[in-house]
This record gives sequence, structure tokens and C-alpha cells, in this order.
Amino acid sequence: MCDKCKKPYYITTAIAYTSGKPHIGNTYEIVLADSIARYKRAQGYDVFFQTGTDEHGQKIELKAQEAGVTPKEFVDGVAAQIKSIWDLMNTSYDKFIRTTDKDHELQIQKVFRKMYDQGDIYKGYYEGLYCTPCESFWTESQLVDGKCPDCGREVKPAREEAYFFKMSKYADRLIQYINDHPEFIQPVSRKNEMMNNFLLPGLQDLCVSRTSFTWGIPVTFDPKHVTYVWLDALTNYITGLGYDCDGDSSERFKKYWPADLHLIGKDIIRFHTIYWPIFLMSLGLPLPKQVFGHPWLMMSGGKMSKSKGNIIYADDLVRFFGVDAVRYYVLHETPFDNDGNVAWDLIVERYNSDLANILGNLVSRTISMSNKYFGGVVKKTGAAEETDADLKATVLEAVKKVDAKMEELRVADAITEIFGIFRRSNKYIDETTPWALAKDEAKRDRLAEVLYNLTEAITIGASLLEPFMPETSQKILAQLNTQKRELAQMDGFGLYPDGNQVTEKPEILFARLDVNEIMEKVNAMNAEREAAQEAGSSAAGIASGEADTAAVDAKPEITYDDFAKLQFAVGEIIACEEVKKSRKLLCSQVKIGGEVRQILSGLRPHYTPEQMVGKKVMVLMNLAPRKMAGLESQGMLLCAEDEEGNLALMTPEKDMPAGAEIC
RNA sequence: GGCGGAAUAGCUCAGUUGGCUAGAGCACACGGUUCAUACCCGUGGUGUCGAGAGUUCGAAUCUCCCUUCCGCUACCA
Repeated sequence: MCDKCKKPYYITTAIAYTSGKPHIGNTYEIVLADSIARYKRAQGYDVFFQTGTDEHGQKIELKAQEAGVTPKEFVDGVAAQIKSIWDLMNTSYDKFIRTTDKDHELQIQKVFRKMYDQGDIYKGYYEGLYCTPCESFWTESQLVDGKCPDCGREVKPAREEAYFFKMSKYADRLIQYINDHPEFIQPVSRKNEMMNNFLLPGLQDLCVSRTSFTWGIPVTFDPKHVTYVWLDALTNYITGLGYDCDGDSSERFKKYWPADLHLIGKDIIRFHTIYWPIFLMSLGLPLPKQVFGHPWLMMSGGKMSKSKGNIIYADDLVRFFGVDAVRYYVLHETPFDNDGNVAWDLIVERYNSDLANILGNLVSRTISMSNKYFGGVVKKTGAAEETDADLKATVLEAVKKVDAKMEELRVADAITEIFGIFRRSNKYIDETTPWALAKDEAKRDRLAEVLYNLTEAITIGASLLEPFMPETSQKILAQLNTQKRELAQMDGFGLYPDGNQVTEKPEILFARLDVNEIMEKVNAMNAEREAAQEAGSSAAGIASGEADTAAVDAKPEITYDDFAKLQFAVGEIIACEEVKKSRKLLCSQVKIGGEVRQILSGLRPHYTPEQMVGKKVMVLMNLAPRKMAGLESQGMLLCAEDEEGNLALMTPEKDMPAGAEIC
């Protein structure tokens, strides 16, 4: 097909946040996108595949500070690390965009200006409509009769200004679009979540600028503001193609936009199906055709975390299993709409049973028989028997099924279909018993035909495998001394060149692994790392983006007078019960000196009422009362919270009477 | 609390608009085979299809209710 007749196909991943080294769960997305991109190329599409890094924001500013480098130096390091992992995974992206690229930054500034000029972005007051009792900020559109929508009391005017985007202006059009394009949000269950939680109740205006930090793209006409990271990040999908806000967009942009598929994690569906389409409407651009929020690869036995020491990185896996085995595992284990599990022993299991036994051994035994019986020459003799038909049908059927599965983005299922070819081929060997045929000189033609059919089946299977396991595909085809079969030529069986000679000594594709041996090595590796981390403690760890301490969001410095406004005391919990109307709230009666206060806290996932009673805790006394779930809360219990949201009540180190002041 | 989803073999899951003895892969056991990476092929499950009730000639599949889990969201000062 000529290049000009090819239909364009634009696929993107989310851009990776450069706060640290990505683990295997993050790496899954690029591999998934790569397999889709490669398949689309095989189908004859002119594919543009973009990925990259999201590099602005307060968290990065802070991490850089901890590491003692500038934010730019910090993101340069992490972005390089991410790119090297993407490359290690053999992903075929066409463009790696960074949100610190100059042309991207320039376009973001123009986009912001354009939205402002046409009235979609307006200057508002983030702290301006402040309800003191509720301690909440409201936008004008949220107020009820100009008063706090929660308590109905007066709100006070503001100090700090911010820019807002008028989401509501485009909400109806977006609802219409989503209803008219049922395939837009995948899986469809996510569509209902977006509709029911955000669109139908009414969209709130979105604050699109920040003044509390500086590591971002400045607003040209008001430089103390930087652009909200999501407006910055989402726009990469068009700036990466060469979009120009003034109408001077590149040919590439005109060719590939709108995107055919934004592949993203299910946690950021909201940004891609609500904010992003609305930003595009504001710019007068067509909307992407599909957004697929894929599931996650989960560490079996809990979330990956540094404290549990169970983080798995792609490069470690590759060292143990090789690139294609890792690609196979993540693609196969994370089906369309179910989270997948990852654990070292699970990988070994799949590796042995699928890759070594079924695939590797099939290639090995087939090639070795060709060598043993025919000096490696594979000949078509036409000595067919009944059983051949079923093999051929299975192979040709699989081609169609793979196509259907990929159309639905069911990559794991597509791979399973391909392995069906290899399974059937193993069975075919048992049915035809070539070693028995070899003993009878009269059955020599039949034996040749059997080996030809096997070689042909493997050729098709290996060719189908290319988008998912490119290296393995190529290795198998090289061993069979043939080229990749094109998708368009897979409607028939028997194109393997008659009389071709396969390799003499097949290389083992996947050597079987011993699970105990692997686990020992893994444990040794983890132990070594732990030791290194303790020895080198902070400096080295932080520099490589692996700080073990929880990241603390920096807040503006306060004076002693500010601090003195807060009154803390030790309180004793004398009674506690669950709040019926809420899922998280506990209602505690707290004795502080001579008084007893009722305090509500969201501790239900962490403490039972029984555990609470009798505890001496740290109480913030002079916080304005607030009603929650129908009950008034008169203060606050202080807790420590880690990155995973685990909570621990703060209690005095020595026994102190209820009512003791904390200062 | 609001909206939505799920509960099927030891494990991970398929089961299309209700229809013959409910399936696949892995694991396990036994048998076969020897070309091959101790591999491959075959056979093996009394699974209360989460509990209960209902509709129907017939329900894993539809209705109601209960239980448990999950997602989003609100609340978590």
C-alpha cells in the first residue's frame, strides 16, 4: 500500500509524571500502547504513536529541592530514566514529548491566552469566597443566593486571585457528544461514572492557575500565575503533533488529529473525558475518538510500596526473564477491564508453562525433526490427511479472532488466540506421530507434509505475535529462515516457501526456570538494596528519586503568632460510635479537662469504636464547629498519615491527664 | 450516604437475546508417548453457578430481597 493511501492512526499514552522511577505497573501502559500501535501498523495504518513525560508541578519542585538540584535538572534525570525504560521494553513510539519542551510551553501560553481572550477563562478569587465556619472556598457559581452552599452563612471576599475555566459553558455539548458516541469512553462502565458523578449534577468551574509555587508554565499576561498542570499536560496530545494556536499548525497535526485512541490509566479518566474534551471545544478542535481507561497491574498481596519493599521494576524483570517474557506477562495478565496481578512466582509460572513449554518447545521440536529427517529442508508434498484440515482451520480462524479481539482492544484475549495456534500444533504432532512415520520409508511424503504444515502454522503464529513479542517473533522466523507473514496474506495456508531450509541448531527461546532459584535471587537482590539504602540513607536515595520519606506538600511559612492561634490539648475518648449516615466517620465523645466534646473524624477504616475508647489523643480545640452527616463536630483529632492513606492517632509519649495543654 | 459493577471448579476467569450431561487456562492425580526445553497428548470435578423467594415447560442467565466484595463520588476540619 502506498503511504498516501494509508489511513492515519494516532495513539497516545498518558505522559508519565517525572516524580520518580516508574514501576512495572506504570510500565504496563506503554507496552499495551506499543502492542496496539504495532498491530495497527501491521494492519496497514499509518501510525503515529506518542508518549512522554509530564514535568511540572509542586511535587516536582519539592522533590528537586530535597535532592538539592534545580527542578529542570531533576526532571532531566527522571525523564531520561523513563525514556530508557520505554526503550528497554522495545516500544516503538514515534515521539517522546516533554512538557518542558520549549515549543510545548510556548503553545500552552498561547492556548491560555486564547481561552482568556474568548472569555472561557476568567479571573476569579480562589480565596475570595471564603466561608469561615466551613473553612471552604467557593466559586461564584457554587454559591446559593450568594451564600455558602453548605451552611448558608455569609462568605467573605478574598485576597488571592486565580483563573478559572468555565466548564459549564460546554457541558451540554459534551453530554451530547458522549451520548452520540457510545464508544468514546472505554470500558463503558466508566461512562456512567462520569455522567452520574460530574456531568449530570452540573460541572463546576475549574481553577486553572496556581500561585503557590513557580515550577510551571507562567501565564504570559499575569506571570505570578503558573498554568494548572492538567491544562499543561493534556495539551501535549496536540502540541506534540505540531498544533499551533494561531492557526499555523503542522501538516502532521492536520493529518493525525483527532486522536484515534488515548490510552490512559483508569484513575485519570475524568481528566480525559471531561476536562480535555472541553478544552478542545474551547479551541475549536475535534474531540478524540476514544479514551480507554485500562486496568492496573497490582502487586499480589497489596499495593506496591517502598515500605513493604515489594516494588517491582521493569528493568529488574527484564534482567531475570528478558524483554518479551515481561511484555507477554503484563499484556496477558491484565485483561480488558480487570486488574492483573504481578508477583515473581506468578511470572515464573507463566513463563514456564506458556513460553517455555508450549511455544519454545514447539519451535524446538519442529525444527529438530526437520533436521533429523530431512536435513532441515521443509517440503510440501501434498500427502494430506484428514487431521490436517482441523489444524489449518484452527490457524486461519485464529487470525480472524485476533483481529476481532484487537478491534475491541482486548489485547490479552488476542494473545490467548495466538497461543491457541501453538497448542493446536503440539496436539497435531501427537496426532501424526512423525517419529512413527519416520520408521516407514513409504510414509516419507506424509512425514514431509506434516512438518511443512507445522512450519507453516508456526510461521503464521510467530507473525501474529510480532506486535506483542517483537523479538521472539523475529527469532522464530529467523530460525525458520523466512520473513514475517503480512496480515493481508493470512487468509490462506501454505505460503511458506516450498523446499526452504530451516536453521540447523535452534537456539532455545525460553529456557525453563526454577522458581526456587529465582526467588532466592530476588530475595538476595532485595536484601542488598535494603542494606544499601540504609547505609547510603538519604542522599543517594533522594537523588535517584527513591526517597523513603513521605513527600510533604510545602505550605507557606507562618509566624509564631499564627501558631499561637491554635490551641491543642490532650483529650480522652470516653465513648465512640459509628456514624450511620457515613462510611468513614466515627463520632467520639472526648473528655478534655472538665468538658466533654463531640468530635467527628474519618477514622472508620482504621479504628473500630472499641479501639478508640480509652485512648488519650491530641485534640485541636479552637477549630470552628462544623456539621457533618447531621452531627456537629467540635474540634479535631490529630493523626499522622502516610502515602498510602494509613492513619495513626497522635498520643502523648507519657501518660498525661485529659485536658493537659499541648504547646 | 448517592450512582454503578461483581459474586461460577483449589486459583484466574468465559458463559452472547433463559434451552441439550455448566466451560477454558493454571495447579493437582493417573495413563500414553519419546521428535523436543523432564517436554507434549489424553483422562479425571457430587462445582448447592453467594443465600432465599418468584416468573417459566425450563434460570448461572429475568424479577424481588438479603449478604459480601469492588469502582466512582460525597463526607473524612
